[in-house]
Amino acid sequence: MTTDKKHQILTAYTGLLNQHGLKGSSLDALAQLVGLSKAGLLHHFRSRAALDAALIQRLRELIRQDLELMSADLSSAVSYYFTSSMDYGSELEQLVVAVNRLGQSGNSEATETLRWARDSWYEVMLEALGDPTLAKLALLAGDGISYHLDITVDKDDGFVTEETLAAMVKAIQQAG
Amino acid sequence: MTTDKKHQILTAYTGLLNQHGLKGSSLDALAQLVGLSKAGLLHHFRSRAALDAALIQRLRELIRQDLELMSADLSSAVSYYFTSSMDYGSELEQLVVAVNRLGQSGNSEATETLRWARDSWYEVMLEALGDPTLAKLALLAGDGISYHLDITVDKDDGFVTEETLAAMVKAIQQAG
DNA sequence: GTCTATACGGGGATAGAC
DNA sequence: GTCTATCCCCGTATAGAC
Repeated sequence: MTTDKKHQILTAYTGLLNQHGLKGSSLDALAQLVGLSKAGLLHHFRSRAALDAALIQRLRELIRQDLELMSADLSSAVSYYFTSSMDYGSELEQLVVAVNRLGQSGNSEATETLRWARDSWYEVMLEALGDPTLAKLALLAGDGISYHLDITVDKDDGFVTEETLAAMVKAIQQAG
Repeated sequence: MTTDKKHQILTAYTGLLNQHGLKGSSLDALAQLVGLSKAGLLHHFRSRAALDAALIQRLRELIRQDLELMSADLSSAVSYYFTSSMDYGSELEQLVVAVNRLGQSGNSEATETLRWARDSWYEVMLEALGDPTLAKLALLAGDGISYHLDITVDKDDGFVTEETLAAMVKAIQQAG
């Protein structure tokens, strides 16, 4: 039990938002998930707003790390971005979805963070591909993959496989 | 005032879901938007579940129409799909987003409908492009455009312009 | 068809004991 | 740090008058 309690709560909250959306992510439900009462939970985060803010900050951290990784090897940047987008179980991908849910319900800090993320990823894509059209195409396709996770029950209905992914990367790189 | 009241309510509900998500789309808010009391609203739709079901049915209708249009001219199918995805003001695009919100909160009929839509659009894409990889790339990029509407405040922050769109269509068609 | 009034449960948050 | 108890608001739905 070396895990910090706050981190544990944020992880559980992320999972709730992914599976049930904002409406299904009540403090009651979250408290139960981490084995606390509602008041016990609110001891760690003063309010729901504080919880949301912390989640968004956590996402910003992970994105900064991700940008470094992606920039480190530009030749595999596209492949990396696609693969990451499909890695729905990763903390980063789950956080993106979770924060997206907050944005959809009117949290402007959430939408601003996601816009910043998009612009940052695009910069790397542009460096990697050298062409704005292809860079945007790659970015949008990756985001389309994330979007598709919304509509599949078991998160893997075979529409996009790893082979599909590899073939798409090849198609984009050859178009350059 | 030839517009049917039920249709008017569904349109307003769609707008609410787009702008404020499910949590912000209460019956109170909807009733106020269409100039009714809550009870008056519930006279037209027995419950929230009935409202959701009607919304999903409306989407299915519009998708069927859209598939016919798209299939009618395969040479412009990709361009048509991209342009439609960016036409955030259209009833179809708004409904897709609205029903997506329902799916995110656990409505399985919503996710099933969206999956059916994806598969149907993919069929046409495949016919139009003749290659599974390019067809999926095109479909995902179009969906990425929809996804991006989530994170832009004024729905048009210049990341994807009509010129970008046209250039992407060209890139995909040349790759074939 | 539309209203007011009301019942009922759930969600966020605080007080105070342990 | 965590609990129980409580408060108040909001959301869904129904009853019954007009």
